[in-house]
Amino acid sequence: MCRAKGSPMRGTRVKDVLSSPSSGGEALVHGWIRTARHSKGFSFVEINDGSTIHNLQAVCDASLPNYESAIKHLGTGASVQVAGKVVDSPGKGQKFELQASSVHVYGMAPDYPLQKKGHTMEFLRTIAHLRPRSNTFGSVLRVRHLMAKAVHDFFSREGFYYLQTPIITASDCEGAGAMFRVTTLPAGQPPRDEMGKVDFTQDFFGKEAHLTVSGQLAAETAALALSRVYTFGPTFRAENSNTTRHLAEFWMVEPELAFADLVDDMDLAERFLRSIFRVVLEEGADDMAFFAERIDKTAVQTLQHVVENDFVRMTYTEAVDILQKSGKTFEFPVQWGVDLQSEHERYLTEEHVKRPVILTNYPKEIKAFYMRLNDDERTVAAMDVLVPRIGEIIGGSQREERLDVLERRLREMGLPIEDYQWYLDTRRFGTAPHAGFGLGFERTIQFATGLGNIRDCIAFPRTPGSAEF
RNA sequence: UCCUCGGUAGCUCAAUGGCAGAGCGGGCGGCUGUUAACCGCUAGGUUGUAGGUUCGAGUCCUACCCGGGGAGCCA
Repeated sequence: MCRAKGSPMRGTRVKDVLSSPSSGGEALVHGWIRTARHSKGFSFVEINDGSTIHNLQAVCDASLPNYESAIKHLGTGASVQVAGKVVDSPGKGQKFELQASSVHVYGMAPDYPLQKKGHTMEFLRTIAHLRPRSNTFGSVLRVRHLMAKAVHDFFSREGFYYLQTPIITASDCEGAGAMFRVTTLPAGQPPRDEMGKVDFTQDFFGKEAHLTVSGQLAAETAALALSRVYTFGPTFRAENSNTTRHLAEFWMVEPELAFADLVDDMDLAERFLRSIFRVVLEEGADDMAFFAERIDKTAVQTLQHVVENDFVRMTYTEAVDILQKSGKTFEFPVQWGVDLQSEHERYLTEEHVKRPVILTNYPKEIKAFYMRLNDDERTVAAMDVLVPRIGEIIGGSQREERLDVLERRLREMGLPIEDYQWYLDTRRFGTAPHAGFGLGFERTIQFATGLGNIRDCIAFPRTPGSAEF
């Protein structure tokens, strides 16, 4: 059947029907049945189309022509089109319902694996192709969208330009962990050089290539031209990490701003997080209420608390002091110079300050080469935003803009300076103080929703040993 | 990668070394306003895999596979 150009999208979204100002209108809705209750003379069929967590209850009378042949047999998972009148519901639990005048069944769902009862998140992961139809995952996907939109809105408002950095990188200078190789060489018998090593000059890019672990270095080059840029894209880590907080493929937001120092960076990070959480609370209220009801009772109040209160800022040195004087016995003792363990971060955020905390000025030995060396020559202008339960969701720094210091730091850390010439050029030609940070997008979703496992914060999670679907 | 817990029906889980079960879901029937509807009937199993101990193994032992949680690493 061919429709005229410019004719309206078929039907009304469930969300719009449920938020109608009044009953009385006609509506045509499409969706999937979440639950059906059949009585002798009629059926209640609850329809969800993903536009909201809520279902629209359609009342289907036995006088409908396909009642005996189809409607009576409808169960969870079936897809339908229902036309009817929007009426005030005499029952409890919903304001409006749809008095069906016609029901078209697109597809039945025999042996549908999703039940109307609760499923474990572990089981839902095994049917990742169907879990968008679950309440929890529908809410995750809607909140994820809201947050992505909020990211772009925030930076656009703040004068940042959205930059797309490469996913394939042929330089090995990103140095942020194990990388996935990208190659077209035959896996079994790759060409070898005289030394017997794989000859990457014959590979697709003429050299060894990998998937990006960060867009930061590329973002710096653009920030030193457009002043304020941000990236938002997929990022890959080949670490064998099996935790509730790690993915092999995740999304990262990386703003980079010129003529800025560490305080500007922290101010931006705090403003940014509070802004996107405010959007989730306001525009995702229904989904957040669901998370509070089913996933984490404190989900909404936690976010409100974050939105309404300033983050606590302290230096690494102060944090070490607090931990040492805490009276707590940690599995790993704290001493100045070592990186903080999970238990330390959790004590700081969950017990000591009970809200997000920004730690600054870490020892240079435990941070990356590009972070600006402080005047004490022992610490760098780094900042990590730690939140309760998750730990680090943002890592950032003021960047080292002084050419001589940057070259010295590269040498100290044993990195091949010749590979960084293009990066050093940004300091040779009109260098400028600048700063930036990276936000783990899924970790942020995990924090906002209260979900226990980051694998439930992305549609198709990739983890060691698992790339299904 | 290490530590730890687990794997029984489609799902969630019971079962002292001695007949493999329940609830939900599915199917069939009943019920004129349900809300994870309710009532009755019914089908549904290579107890993760491979060995071993034992008269007898879902249960004990060994190895492996898969999953959860914690740690490391990090965002």
